[in-house]
Amino acid sequence: MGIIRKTESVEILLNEFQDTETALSTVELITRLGKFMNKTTIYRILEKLEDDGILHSFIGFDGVKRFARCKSCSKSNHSDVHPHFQCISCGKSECLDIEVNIPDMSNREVLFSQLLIKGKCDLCMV
Amino acid sequence: MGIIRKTESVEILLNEFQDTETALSTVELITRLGKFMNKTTIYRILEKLEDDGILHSFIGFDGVKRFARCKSCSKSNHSDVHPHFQCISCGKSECLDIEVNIPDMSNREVLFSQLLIKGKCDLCMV
DNA sequence: CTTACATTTGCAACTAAGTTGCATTAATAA
DNA sequence: TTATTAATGCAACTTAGTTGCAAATGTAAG
Ligand SMILES: [Zn+2]
Ligand SMILES: [Zn+2]
Ligand SMILES: [Zn+2]
Ligand SMILES: [Zn+2]
Repeated sequence: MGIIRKTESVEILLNEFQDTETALSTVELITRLGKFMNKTTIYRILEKLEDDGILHSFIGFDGVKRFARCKSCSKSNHSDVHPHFQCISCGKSECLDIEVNIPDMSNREVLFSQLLIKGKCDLCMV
Repeated sequence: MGIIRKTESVEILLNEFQDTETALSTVELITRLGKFMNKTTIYRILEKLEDDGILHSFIGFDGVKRFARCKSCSKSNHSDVHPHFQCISCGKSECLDIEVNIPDMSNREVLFSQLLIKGKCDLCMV
């Protein structure tokens, strides 16, 4: 079930996702927005925005869920599949606008895949 | 710091990893081996075996850590990089013996990457 | 503008994975 | 056999995420 009412909390949360390439963890969002809304509200809105195809999520190397803005998804069509990058220096994670081709899986049915890359981002590369 | 003494707990745990292709979650291992050893012991031994290059790990779609036997790693050289597959029907996860080529990252330094695939395994494909 | 009502929110309590400190047990080598 | 030190069990803790319910608020009809 997605978003039905445009509440203040929804607006505040969406504001954090202006940058299409940057992914934000639930922990980060709770720290940033904890004074404006309850953490339960944050979790619930994120879930709804994901249902609506406005955000997508992945689990980082630390096991914490991250969210980022979708580019071309809708409630019925979640087509936003791309790799994610996590910088070990600054901690930033981001969507990568590149194509990954999954090798052929002869005896398995592939429904979804995610590539997670760990390294140093452009700013931290020395 | 890896394994120093070959204790009974280490033996029992290693026995679970006979099958090179199958990955086991910490939760599964605690359920299976909880009567033989404490969960703290399980976590600690797994960590050490990973340090030693005997096991490797990844975080599943559910956020739970999974471990599997390495084929050709050592304490100093962790070369076992391959995709992992998680079956949505039977819940089994396994190592895939296939090569993935990460696209060139012009402005980023890639240190590690993991491809996680969700789908139906050979036995569950109908 | 007011009312009605369903959606959303806050709160507190809970679940579950994983960690830590410390006293006790046990593997190893002298 | 004993001394040493790693490994273990236990309980208490941390942290991410969830749930139930009462109170608050957005929305549309009247
Ligand atoms: Zn960085
Ligand atoms: Zn993304
Ligand atoms: Zn299966
Ligand atoms: Zn593997």
